[in-house]
Amino acid sequence: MLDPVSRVRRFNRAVTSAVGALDTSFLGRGRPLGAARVLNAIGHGRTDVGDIRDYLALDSGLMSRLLRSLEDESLIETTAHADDARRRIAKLTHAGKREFNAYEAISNRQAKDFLDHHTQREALLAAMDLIASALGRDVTSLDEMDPRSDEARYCLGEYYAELARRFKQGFDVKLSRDPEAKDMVRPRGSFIVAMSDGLPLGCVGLKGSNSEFSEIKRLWVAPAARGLGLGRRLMDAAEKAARELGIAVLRLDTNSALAEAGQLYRRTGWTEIPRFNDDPYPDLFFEKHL
Amino acid sequence: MLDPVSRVRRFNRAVTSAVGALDTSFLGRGRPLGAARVLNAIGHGRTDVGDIRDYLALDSGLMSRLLRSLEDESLIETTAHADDARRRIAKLTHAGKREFNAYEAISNRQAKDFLDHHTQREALLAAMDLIASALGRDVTSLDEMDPRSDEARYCLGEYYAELARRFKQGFDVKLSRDPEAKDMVRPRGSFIVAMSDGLPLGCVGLKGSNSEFSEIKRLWVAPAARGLGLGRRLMDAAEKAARELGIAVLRLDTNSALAEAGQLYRRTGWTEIPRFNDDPYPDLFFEKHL
DNA sequence: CATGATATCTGACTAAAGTCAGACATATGC
DNA sequence: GCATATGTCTGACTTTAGTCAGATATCATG
Repeated sequence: MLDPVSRVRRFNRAVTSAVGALDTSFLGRGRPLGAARVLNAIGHGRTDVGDIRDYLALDSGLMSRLLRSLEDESLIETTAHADDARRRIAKLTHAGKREFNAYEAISNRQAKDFLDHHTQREALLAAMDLIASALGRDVTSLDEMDPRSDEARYCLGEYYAELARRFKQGFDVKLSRDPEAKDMVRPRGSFIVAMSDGLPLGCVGLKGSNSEFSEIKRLWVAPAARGLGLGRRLMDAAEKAARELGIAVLRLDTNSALAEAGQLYRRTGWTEIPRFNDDPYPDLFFEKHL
Repeated sequence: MLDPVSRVRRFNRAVTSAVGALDTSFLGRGRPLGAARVLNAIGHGRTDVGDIRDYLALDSGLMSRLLRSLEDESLIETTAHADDARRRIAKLTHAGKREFNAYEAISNRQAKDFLDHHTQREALLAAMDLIASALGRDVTSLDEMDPRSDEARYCLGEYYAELARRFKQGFDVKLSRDPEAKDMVRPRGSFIVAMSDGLPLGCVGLKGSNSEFSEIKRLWVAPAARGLGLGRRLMDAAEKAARELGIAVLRLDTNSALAEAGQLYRRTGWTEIPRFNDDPYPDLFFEKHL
């Protein structure tokens, strides 16, 4: 009935009116939308005035006036940046935090209402994650993080859960050669998490060693972000980190049940090699010279 | 990592910026957004000025001025409504159609770019359909249509395809007791299609007869709209139509492979009865007195 | 055909958003 | 240290959006 382009456009119309409804309810707090948006950007942790201006695509004159109006309401305070006195840093005051929380409550309420009015919660959330990841692909950043950070542990938990689902014999981390965290922290190695607007979408570990090769471990991409080339980006980032650390040979192990992973490795210059460890789970082994 | 409300809000942020980008590219045609929106509403077939005003939630004064500005550009012409000279009808001129097409091209291009940049087209489209249907639930209208209309035939095609997928023995319309179209048109019966912003999301047929009962046939809800209560709304509309036509007893047949349907019938006052026809596909039979 | 309801339009506003040139202070590179 | 670049701010605008109180024409009803 509808061609793909029409379906995308139908989606656009539906969300446009939903977005408009949220804007309207923001107006209920008696402040123009522009000022409300700046206040919310600051509340969400954007303190650098230039950063906010870019994010909201505001003219510098307009931005300045919006800051002034928020200051007049005693909702924010601005100070000079410690390293560069030209730049200004904006922070919420107590009253500002209260007001920000009120906006948050409106947004949360709207989101909760949406979920409460639908029975297919999980399907809707999965669809929303997928679309948000697709729309935000170019803003997905790859950040080096400690493998013991919340974000990294979230990714690893999801990774293990997925292996348990996909391996016929299940998966128990303890039976696998679990790399120690310190081997995946500079200067020995690295751990990279793909973050999209606060949601971890994938990870990869580079495990340094004293042997003649280092290893890629724990490559995982969230279901909501598959098909967007994120696995490739993570691998590229891991290889880049390896080069920076002076690593010349990389190896990895995987299981033939993870077909996408095997395909990715073959397509990106990895060659299959014989088993090089006695981990019970993998049955496929690859190597790449940098 | 993220609770459901945060996931909805992440989605909101992602689509807000996407919607903003489209608005910005609309501005590229040198016309304020308000005027562009009115022009597009007319182009999409909304000719009644009051209807457009409601749709875009515009003040009547503002609306009037926007119409005037489009007339000054020779993009539209307005005439009085044939039956009610108070109401005005707006139509695109030649130049207006050209301009409308230019906006369409922008929207289509944006949608196409989005699809072209992602490999998971089908998954994305399915997610978009689901969300658009969920967001637009309250604007899904149930329209009585001829079962031979494009919309009805689309629904029936999808319905048969789904039966073929879900029945172990497949499904062949010719073997089933295909109700004749004229039995599902007033005054004998009715055929109702659920339309959401141009996309048919479901259907149901009320098949009149000369026997002591009439039948409900062809209840179908698009996968993108399941869990939104549409099946129930369709059934309610069919029963309402039956009452209007003076029908006292309704029957229907279904198959136990269609579990959702059976549940719906039981929950809405239908009682199971013995087989009342020799159609090879159904194995469950229901009746309801109105 | 008088009365009240309805649809649109006009005039007279206000508020919000956006633009642009220049001022000013501070940083960076030679 | 000087020229140049950068980040923010101010003043002086224009445009767009939105509001509200009538005016006007038409329709529906008894």
